[in-house]
Order: sequence, then structure tokens, then C-alpha cells
Amino acid sequence: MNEDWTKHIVAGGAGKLRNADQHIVDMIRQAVLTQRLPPGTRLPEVSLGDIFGVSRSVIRKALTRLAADHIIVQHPNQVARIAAPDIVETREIFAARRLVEGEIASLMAGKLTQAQRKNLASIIEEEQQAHQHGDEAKRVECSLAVHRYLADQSPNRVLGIMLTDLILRTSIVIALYKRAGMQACYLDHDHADLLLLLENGPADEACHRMRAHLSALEALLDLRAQETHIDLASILGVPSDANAAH
Amino acid sequence: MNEDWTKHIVAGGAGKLRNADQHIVDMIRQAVLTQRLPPGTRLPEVSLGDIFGVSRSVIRKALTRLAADHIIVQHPNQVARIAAPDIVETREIFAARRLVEGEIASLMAGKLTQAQRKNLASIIEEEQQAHQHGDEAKRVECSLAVHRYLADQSPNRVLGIMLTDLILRTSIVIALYKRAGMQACYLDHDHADLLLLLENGPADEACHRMRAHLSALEALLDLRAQETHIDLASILGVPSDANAAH
DNA sequence: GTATTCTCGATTGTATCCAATGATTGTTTT
DNA sequence: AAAACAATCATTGGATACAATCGAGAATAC
Repeated sequence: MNEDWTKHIVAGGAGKLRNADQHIVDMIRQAVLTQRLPPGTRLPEVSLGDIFGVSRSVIRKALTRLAADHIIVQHPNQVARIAAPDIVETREIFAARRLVEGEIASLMAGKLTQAQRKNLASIIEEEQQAHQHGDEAKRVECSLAVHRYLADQSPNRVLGIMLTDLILRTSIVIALYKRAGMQACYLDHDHADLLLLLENGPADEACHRMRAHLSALEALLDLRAQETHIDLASILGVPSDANAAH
Repeated sequence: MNEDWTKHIVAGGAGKLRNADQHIVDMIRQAVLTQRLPPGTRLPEVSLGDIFGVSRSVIRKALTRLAADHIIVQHPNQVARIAAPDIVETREIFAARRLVEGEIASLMAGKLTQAQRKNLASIIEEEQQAHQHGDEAKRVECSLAVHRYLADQSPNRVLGIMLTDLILRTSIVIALYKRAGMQACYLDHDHADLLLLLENGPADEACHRMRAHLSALEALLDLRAQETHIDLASILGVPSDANAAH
């Protein structure tokens, strides 16, 4: 079915032959971030090899790295799939992200360089414009860009890399558990308010605001216990017998 | 020279053929934790393949996973080495660990099960006995066990796995930067005090105590600016005289 | 004596081959 | 018709072969 994400992907980089797995990892991560590659999607090694024009060796290395980052799940002798965390893990991911991104906000608050101010302001401006024009895809992209920029600019690189991973996992669980009616999650003015606190506010207030922003995001999801409609498609594909027991 | 860590390792599991890379990853992680495998050590694929009796395929998968966890560094076309973070990254690792382990302490404080109490108490008891008997290796092992147990029992599994990785990276930088005179880092009664707070104390106090404990640990290292003798040997590629330097 | 270049060995990167395992489908039995 | 069983196919796990690259040391030039 949903196989068209490959078109976007292969277009990106045909010429790269050196250390090809990095390119493949990047492309798959990007596809997951932008929700072109929904949770539960099968990722057979041969198909990916055909798509990217490399052998299974390279694909396997890429898949191993993605599994280490919890973006895909690999069970022995079974096809790798985009991860589909359950509700418990979803809450844990949000809690961890609040901790890490709150700390990063705290570290950066009041210490933004001029360039960082400008870049953040421009991303947020673009986000609001996209929202007003109803360009949902663009809006999501910019919203992600805000957080990715913070992860990238984190003065503590260890925390920054952790946040990069958590943002990816958050994208996955948002795709899984977003309520039916809404096409994506949006919190008006949250990012603009955050920028103000990052520029001037005291560190602990920036931290607190960031955590509240992430909690609001989590609250937009439908995380009621199991009985929900959600997938049965992506979940029943998962081999772990936790769900399939009946 | 320092090739005897293999003896300890291969003894562990000769018979395992199924999903062998997990075993290899575990063995190398354990060797790094116990400092039998110092930072900068070369890890050639063929040598490891010979040692574990498997092909390079399996070794490569194991190395890829270790690199994803920042335990080894892989540069293109060069031998993988045990990571040797610089001083800046060392401070970042400690800061991240304070954040994560402090939160885990906070989450567990006042909520220990009876079994958890018993296990922690027994580990700490064993640690103190080892210290009194001068059994340094045993003492370090128990000290690690305390923190690994917390990582393992963390109610938030995402944070728990993060802590597991951070403990490993902490072991690496301790091996790199421990002061010459001391054989290992020891903080008397710190673990016992922590246990008391985990059992009874309020959450934020347990968090604060844990952070202080980790800061004290960091303070035992020699993290003065670059001019220290330390590496240039282990970083620039000389495999074995990293320790002989002093 | 020092610096430069060249060659060779060690090591990794990628592709391909075979074995093993799991899923699927069709068949048989009750 | 439903369930158990068997054969086939798709897919992964691991090993090996070959190509590409890097580093060390020798040979050479100045």
C-alpha cells in the first residue's frame, strides 16, 4: 500500500556512494519525522536495497543503527518495522523529553546568540504564516524545526543528541495516537511565548514553560487504555505476542 | 600487550550461536565497565571475529550497535576504538547523568518495593565489606551494581535505558581521567545515605542527593584543561601506551 | 641527515552466496 | 465446515569473496 514515500526519498541523493548507510538512515529518519512512514510499516531489506541501489549489507547496517535508536523494531527472522510504542512507553517518552528538553531550555535561556534569536524567530514566523495559510504540512515541518534547532544548538551536545532521538520517537507516537479529527497537533503561540522566555526569562521559568508545552502536546493525544480504535493494522503486525495473544 | 581481556570474555559463552551479536555487545560492554578494555583500545574486526569464533558480519553488527551507544568510535576505513571523550564531553556526560539519574532517584524515592530495598541493601553491604577487605575490584563492581540496579529498576524504562548508557560512558571517562594516585573512585557512605533517602526521603531530596553524589564523583577526576599529559597517545592512534604515559 | 615518494600489508566497505527460520497457502482429516 | 497438517515461498542470519582505502616502512632524492 503506502509505498510512495520512496519517491521522495530516492530523489534526495543518488550520487552518494561513500558510507551510504548514513544517507539511508537520514532519509528514513526524515520520512518518519514527516510521517510519510507511519508506525508499523514493514521495511524488508531487499526492497530497501532496491530502492537505494545498494546491497543488503548496507541496508542491514542502516537498520541496525535505526534499531539502536528505537526507531524500528527488529525481531529475529522477521521483517523490521517502524516502531509502534504502546501507551505506557509513549508516556515514558514524553516524560523523558520533558526532562531533557526542559533542561536544554534552561541551559539556553538568557544566553541566546543573536544568530540563534534570528533563526528561531524566523522559523516561528514561518510557522505562523503557514498556519494562517492552512498549509498544514509546512506548519508541522516548521514546528518540528523549532525543536530540532534547540536540539542542534544545545550547549550540552550529549543532551542535544538525546533530544534529537526523543523528537523522532515523539513523532512516531504522535502519528500513532493523534486523535482522529485533527490532522496534526497545534498549540497556538506556544512557540512564540517560549522564544520570549528563551531570550529574556529566567532559566527555571523557561524550563517550566517548555515542560508545560510538551505536556499540552501529550494531552492532545488519545492515550486512553487499550480499547481504542487506533490501529489493529499496525499493531497486529507486530510479532510480539503482547497484543496478539487473543 | 593488554590483550588478556579476551580470556575473561570468551570464557563467558562459547556455545551460543543464536543472535551472537547480542552476546558480543554484552561482553564488550562488560569489559568496558570493569575497565579491562581501556579507552582508545583498537578493536579490529578480524581479531574480534577470531576471538568470538564468528565471522566479520556478526562483529560488524556488534560494532555498529556499540558505536550507536557512543561506546566506540568508528571513522571510515579505520579501526574501531573504544571511545575517549575529551574533557568537554566528559563534563557533558556527567551533567546528563545527573539529570537522568537524579530524575530516576526522584521517581523511585519512597516507592521502593521490599525486594528492591533488600537487593540494594545487600549490594551496598557487599560494597562496604569489599572496601574494608581492600578488594578494590570487587568494590568497584558493587559500586557499579548499585547504579546499574537503579537503571534497571527505573519505572520509566526510557530513562532507565538512557542511564544504562550513561553509566557506561561514565566508566570510560573515569578510566581516562582518574587521578594518578588513586586506584579508583570511592565515596564513603554515599551509597548508604542514598539508600536511606530512596527508602524514606522526599523525592526532591533524593534527587538532590543523587546529583551531589555524581558531582562528587566528577570532582575526583582530573579535568583540568588540555595541557594534561593524558592522551595524544590514546587519541592519536598509539594503541597500548595510553596507560604507561604516567 | 632529513624529507619525500612509493610500495605493500593490514583493515574496512560492499556484494553475493547458502542455510535457517517464519509466514502463507493449500490439502487433508474429522 | 473447521481444524490440523504439510509444502512452498519470502525473508533474514551468517560466512565468504572481492574491491577500496589507509598506514607503515623502505627506498630515494636533496
